[in-house]
Amino acid sequence: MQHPVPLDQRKQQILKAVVADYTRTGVPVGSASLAVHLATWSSATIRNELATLSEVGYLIQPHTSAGRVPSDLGYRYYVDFLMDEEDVPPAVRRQVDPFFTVMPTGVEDILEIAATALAQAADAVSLVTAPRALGVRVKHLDLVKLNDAQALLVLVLEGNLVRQQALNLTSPTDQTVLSAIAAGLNAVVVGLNAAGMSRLPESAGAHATLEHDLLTQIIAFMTVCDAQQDTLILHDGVRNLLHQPEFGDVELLQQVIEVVEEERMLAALISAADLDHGIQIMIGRESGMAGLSRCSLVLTTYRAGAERRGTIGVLGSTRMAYAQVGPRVRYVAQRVGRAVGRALS
Amino acid sequence: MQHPVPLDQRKQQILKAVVADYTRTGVPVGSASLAVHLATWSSATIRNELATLSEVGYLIQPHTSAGRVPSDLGYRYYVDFLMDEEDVPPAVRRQVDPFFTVMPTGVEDILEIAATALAQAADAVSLVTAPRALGVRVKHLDLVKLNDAQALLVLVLEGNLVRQQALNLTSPTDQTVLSAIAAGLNAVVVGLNAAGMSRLPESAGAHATLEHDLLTQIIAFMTVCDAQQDTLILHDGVRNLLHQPEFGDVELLQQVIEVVEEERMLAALISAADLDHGIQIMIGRESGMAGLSRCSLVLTTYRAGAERRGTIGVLGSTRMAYAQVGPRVRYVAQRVGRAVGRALS
DNA sequence: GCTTGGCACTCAACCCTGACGAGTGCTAAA
DNA sequence: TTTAGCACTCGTCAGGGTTGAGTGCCAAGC
Repeated sequence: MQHPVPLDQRKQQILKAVVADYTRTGVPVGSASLAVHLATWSSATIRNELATLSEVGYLIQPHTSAGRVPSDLGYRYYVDFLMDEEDVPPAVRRQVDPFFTVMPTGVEDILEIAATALAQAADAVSLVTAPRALGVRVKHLDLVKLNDAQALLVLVLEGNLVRQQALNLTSPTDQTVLSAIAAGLNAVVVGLNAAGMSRLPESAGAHATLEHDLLTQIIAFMTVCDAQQDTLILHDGVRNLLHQPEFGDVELLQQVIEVVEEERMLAALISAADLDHGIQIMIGRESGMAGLSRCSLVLTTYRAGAERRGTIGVLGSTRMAYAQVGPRVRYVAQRVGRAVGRALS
Repeated sequence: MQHPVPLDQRKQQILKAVVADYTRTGVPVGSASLAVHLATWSSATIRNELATLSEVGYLIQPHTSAGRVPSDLGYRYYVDFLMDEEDVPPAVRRQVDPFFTVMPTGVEDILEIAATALAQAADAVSLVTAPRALGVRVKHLDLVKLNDAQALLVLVLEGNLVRQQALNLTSPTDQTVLSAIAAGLNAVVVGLNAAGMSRLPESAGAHATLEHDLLTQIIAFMTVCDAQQDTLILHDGVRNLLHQPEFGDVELLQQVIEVVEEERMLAALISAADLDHGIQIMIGRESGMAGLSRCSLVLTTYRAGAERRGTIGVLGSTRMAYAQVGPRVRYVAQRVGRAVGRALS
């Protein structure tokens, strides 16, 4: 983002009014309708200001005799300097809160509920990623015999995430032996991540070779879990885009749905976000994704405990009500963080 | 469905040609273009036949000077009596098969892959339900202490379905005690469903009351699992609808996406299907769902082992290539059945 | 009696046109 | 510097004529 062109107070007021009007109506806004709101100046004066705002690139004119529409840059200026965030209205709170009263045990179920709640609250497509950890930690593990060649590993990870995977057995092994090995491992691996497990001393038990062999497979699987953890993205609310006039064009809709259905693309998008400070808003082409040139993203992190955090946010039209959406995303993020924190404890 | 009006051979041939033409082009078909294909008769003769086919309700005329389009009833006649199913072309097989070469252990992961494969193979929205059992059976269970008031139940069910649930502890209990109880339960519950577990004799071990209490909670949870099992529906491929001309109308698209995103509606639809014989095709309004009046469903069952079966199928435009879609759905169903069967064994 | 060529008719789609109006840019006066 | 005024631009909309695909019907032919 380049350094924004500075604007005097009146231009700021006019730009803000254009954004407000356009967000509300979806129709390019002209000097006359602005003059009603900003009664201090005549339409002619406003017209002059609109001309300069267009020149510096904050506004766009769809055609000569049309009103003005904020450009990506215009929205950027608005979001950075002009926007007054609105409180989350009680009606929306009442809509969101019930989702978080009865909470399931698993983090993934919580996230799914969060996606639904946010989609509803922001009237857009919601995106939620799993809380990222520096490495997934084991809480409990178990081994179940499947057949002579395979055993099923059941891993309970922090956050009550449950993962299963078939492990290969070099020789037929009884369930009792597997249970004994599982018990032995449970005594030492709890609280460790993949890296920690690979530093464990060699076992000296009765089934040392088998145990070593299984542990190797478990570490490999945990590494896979780590990687998957980062790419798990839930979404909901594509239907919310459909009733918006800008998506009356099926071409556009198609591009957006393609991005949303393709998880890899979303992952790239979200990992590109810079979430160090509060909330990040990506407007139009800022996302760098061709199909989303007329969409914006509003993302934030949710914190579960001290360091664990995931990403949550929405994808909607560039013409979204940023002043409302930001606070709502934060509101849901806070609820999710609390719920996930409880599940992780 | 009422008894269909019988048609003589020529009318049948003409109806079949209309369906073929319309499916290919998406444009109402007129007597002239039919006369090219059916060179035996002149366009005038065909015109007369088209008129009677319209009278009995197999064809519809969008407006006076337009060609004919098959009605729901016309498609029904076509599907029941005229359609020659086409073999699944090698290109499609080559597209589907890779999905089923590397198979995950869990049934749910398999189903997700199946949904993706089918959506691609049939160029429509795919729908997949979990294999239904008369009651979910336990393969293994484990108890992990969460805190003084709660323990996490981890259930491994047949098909390597893993479920977790927090259970309440009436008094603080050590992990060693929980492990002992889990071991005791594992000795008796393996292979039982919820009903079977409720007929177990009272335990006489050291922690009989606690064990009894936990078992009650476990049975309750399994009953919930049974119910959920029936409503789990995966879908994929909404994007496949977007490039079809009939969905250029956003209204229509909106209705369809609403049904697909709302799992309860899909569940109702699928449970209404009569899948005793091979494949069921629901055309247009036959589904009874208002939003799907211009869509068709092609559903079949997949069998995993002797009695377990789930539903798999597609949702697409009424103007789909039924002769191709049916075999493709069956092809994927067969692959899924095999994969799920392996996971269940 | 069935088939078929011919023909009048219908109607959506397309294009052209002119009226309308929203909105602008420019100019000149306050 | 502001503003009223005015000419100008251009998209939208309604009306009207043309086109062409496709029909229904009739009368002649096999």
